[in-house]
Amino acid sequence: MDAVAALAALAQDNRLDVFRLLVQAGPDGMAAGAIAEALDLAPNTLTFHFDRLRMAGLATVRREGRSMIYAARFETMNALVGFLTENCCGGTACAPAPACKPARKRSRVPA
Amino acid sequence: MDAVAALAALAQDNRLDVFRLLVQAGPDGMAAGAIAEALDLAPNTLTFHFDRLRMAGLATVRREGRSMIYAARFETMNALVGFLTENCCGGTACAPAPACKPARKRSRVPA
DNA sequence: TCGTCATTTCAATAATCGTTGAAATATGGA
DNA sequence: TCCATATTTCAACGATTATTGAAATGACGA
Repeated sequence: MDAVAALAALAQDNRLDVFRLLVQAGPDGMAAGAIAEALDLAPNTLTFHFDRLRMAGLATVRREGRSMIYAARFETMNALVGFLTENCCGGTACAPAPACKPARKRSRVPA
Repeated sequence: MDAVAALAALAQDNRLDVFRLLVQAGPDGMAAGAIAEALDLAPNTLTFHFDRLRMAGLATVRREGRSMIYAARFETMNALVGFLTENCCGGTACAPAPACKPARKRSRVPA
């Protein structure tokens, strides 16, 4: 993982919003059009931001009919948080890195 | 804390290196000149990067004699990691955010 | 006061960024 | 096949970025 690339990908308002939406959408992802509508962004602008997220390893695409479905890559985000956690504590993690998983529909919430 | 500003501040090779060095240096900080030498960066370039880190709340300065001593602001880094942890897990933290503290000279390491 | 060390300020530059509008491409349905 | 939908590609633009060199500022010691 390239930490600087991942940080740069998230260091922009619209792109951070897009990624947050993707995280909320979970592993099934979300159609480009739906994201464009949710965030009120022009589709071509969105393509530009998707490219950045993908190049940083933070998102994937697949085609589904006419739609392009984008999904968050949680493992990359996980690695990024791990990197930052290690580097914010002087080279030694101050706590085990939290495991970031796709939001699951939890029927049972662990205490 | 402005997450985008903090992300942008760290999303650059030299600046990330500077911040990592500051984290290693701990709360006492490090003189600008020492950082310039350690990372082989021009002093004026460094001033530019320090400004970014400071504006993002990731560093502080104080004068000590002729030297300017820069230090990492751990609380901001902490908040950033917290923000990312929450946002990488679909709005709910998947684990308590790790407390990132200045590297301490630990005489006793907790089990 | 003078010189030197440590750092900042300023102006200039090339490179990258985010957005726009227009045109192209791909898919599915009538 | 023709049309509409969904998204991408492309060229252009102003804005921001990181770096450089030269000059300025501030602090200390002789």
